Amino acid sequence: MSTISTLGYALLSLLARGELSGYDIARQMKAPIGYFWHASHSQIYPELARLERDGYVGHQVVEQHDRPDKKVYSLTDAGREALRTWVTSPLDVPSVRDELVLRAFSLWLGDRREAAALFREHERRHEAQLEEYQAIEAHIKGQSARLPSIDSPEFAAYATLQRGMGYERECAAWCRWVAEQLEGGPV
Amino acid sequence: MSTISTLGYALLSLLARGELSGYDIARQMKAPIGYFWHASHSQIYPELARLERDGYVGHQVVEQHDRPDKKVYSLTDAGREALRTWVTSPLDVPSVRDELVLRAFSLWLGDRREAAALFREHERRHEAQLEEYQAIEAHIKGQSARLPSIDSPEFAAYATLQRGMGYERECAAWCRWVAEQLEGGPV
DNA sequence: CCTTCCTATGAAACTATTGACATAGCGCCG
DNA sequence: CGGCGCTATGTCAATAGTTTCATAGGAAGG
Repeated sequence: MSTISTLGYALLSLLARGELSGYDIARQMKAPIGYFWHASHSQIYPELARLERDGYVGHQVVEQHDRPDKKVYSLTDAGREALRTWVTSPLDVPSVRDELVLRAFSLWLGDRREAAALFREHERRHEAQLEEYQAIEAHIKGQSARLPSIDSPEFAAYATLQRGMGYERECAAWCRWVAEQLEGGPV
Repeated sequence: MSTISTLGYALLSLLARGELSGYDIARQMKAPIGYFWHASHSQIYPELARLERDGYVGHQVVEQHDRPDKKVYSLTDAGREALRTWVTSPLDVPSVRDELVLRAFSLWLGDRREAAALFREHERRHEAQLEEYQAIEAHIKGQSARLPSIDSPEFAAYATLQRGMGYERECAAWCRWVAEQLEGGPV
């Protein structure tokens, strides 16, 4: 069986938690997994077809009356095994791409007020995202006092959530710092 | 003049600080700017040609004796102006792609010890990167007690460095937290 | 009735990125 | 002298990802 792309593993990760249609997966790509690996339906449908061709997933057509029929995909044993192996296989530290940081590198060229406004705007957006994550965390903690078991999908989702919160907090703090420098500096 | 890709702006950002050959740019793509926007020479050479075709950069051939001749590129007025405008233009918050977080989402499937080892390894790498950044920061602070002026390229580079440190610190902390959960949990 | 939105799947064109291939002269080490 | 690595510039194929187009039926609202 041929190699699976990272996107492929992202799809398997979702299917490991239950059957989903391509459309469902596209929606799940908004939260929480989509915050760290986004894909649109035009990428998802062909990828599902490839995974099926290679034996990692199967599907059955579910007829619906008030809406179009759908194909519901589920993991095969091979798919689950491939996913399990992938989780702990060696991985290079990824190279990051962040256009805002790239812009900061040319900060000395632009208008200072406009730059400050841009960074304040991004600070605001990262804080809004952080608050969204915190609401999810509050919801999880409201259900049980302790963390979910390490072997559970719930813990795994909680771990990604923690990363999301740390990431947004860091982004917001940096944006704030840059904006303060731009606003408070000498004229 | 046609639109410039983000990579194009990355090249302009470097050329705004001084003339460079394509080969020089490829080397600069290792640090510090490359930590937030990497590109290899196979992408850089065609992009430089496109920027020149569109009038944002120009080049002159510099003959060398003990090594191959090179093309040294520099910004045109149009290039500098395009870069200046770009810095403060509206920007969407980028969608993040991080395979390690994606793997965390399927953590419950894999072997716990192997997973812990993977996260400890990444913790180590992020801390090593952090130390590298801190060494650069120490070097900057050693040159002068105060921060460089906000209008200087040095401050801009320092701002990206700050982001780099925050990013690595956050990654390392999260990896450590995940590893601790995996190591300390019930058998 | 008309428009808009949602569900649902897919193809096609375009852009971005990576990795391998290609060339070529110089210096260094064994 | 032979191979390796560095400087230096490029092309090409493959993969990955985004955007747009296409289709189609039901629901909801004006």
